[in-house]
Amino acid sequence: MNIGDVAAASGLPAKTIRYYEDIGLVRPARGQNGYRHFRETDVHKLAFLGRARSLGFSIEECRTLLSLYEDRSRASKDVKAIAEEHLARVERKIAELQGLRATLHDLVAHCHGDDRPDCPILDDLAGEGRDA
Amino acid sequence: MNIGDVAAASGLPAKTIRYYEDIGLVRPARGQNGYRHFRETDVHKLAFLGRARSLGFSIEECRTLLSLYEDRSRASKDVKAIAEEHLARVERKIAELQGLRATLHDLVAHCHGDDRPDCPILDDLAGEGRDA
DNA sequence: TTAGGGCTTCCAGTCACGGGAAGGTCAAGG
DNA sequence: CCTTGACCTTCCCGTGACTGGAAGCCCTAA
Repeated sequence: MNIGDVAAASGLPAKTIRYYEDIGLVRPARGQNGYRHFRETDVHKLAFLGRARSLGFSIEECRTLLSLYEDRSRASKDVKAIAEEHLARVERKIAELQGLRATLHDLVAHCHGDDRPDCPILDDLAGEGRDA
Repeated sequence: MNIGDVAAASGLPAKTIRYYEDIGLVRPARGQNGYRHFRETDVHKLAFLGRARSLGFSIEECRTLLSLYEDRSRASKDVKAIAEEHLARVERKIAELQGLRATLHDLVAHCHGDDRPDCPILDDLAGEGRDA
């Protein structure tokens, strides 16, 4: 399979697949014309990477997950540890964004949003009524 | 005030302040020795930017907010529109992350996490039992 | 033979800075 | 007067994970 076919099959853009080769995540063979030639295992790997990336794992985590995936003697706890760490990161991010949401919601709620210049949002950003 | 004092006063790193000058968010005066010289209004602006950035507004949004802040004839609805757009973005991101969290939570819950190689997390990433 | 699509590499840009080098400046102490 | 050390300056590279685009080769069909 050429890169275009693999892109269609895996859902990853050809650019991304080339990038993954650059950083050593996949090592497709090369034809005599210089074209990359992908086998089933390559396509499988790329689908794995696409799924892992869509779950928010970093490239380096994906690299580790892939190596664990290919290691028949791996321990599942090693995989679980990575997933738990990522889960914790996602939860921290959610909490952070929920704090932002609350603040933004308050600001928006208190701004009348008409043609007059008086604006509690700008007042807050300028530090008025908060700590200054 | 020199940049170090402003950094201490505003909470922004000196590097960030220089960057903000580079992209035209602040225009401090210069002393004869080439040092930046910040006035009260500059410090005020930087504090405004720091607060806006901490709320997750992009640099370009900050630029717009700052210009609205300095425009005595602004309409508060223009500010509110920016804040609402940002709020919507934050909410979309939260929803996305909550989806991720649910999936990751399930994966982690189903993995026994011991020394054996059998791992539902890797099985999922490889597409087994999901759609392949 | 030509037209088109697909493939290749390489370079630049994204966003909002941070790290670090090389060198000028300033205030205090000896 | 000189040195020391903290501060300031500019400049360039690196971050993460790609994306866009240019220049040019390859392959197939009409």
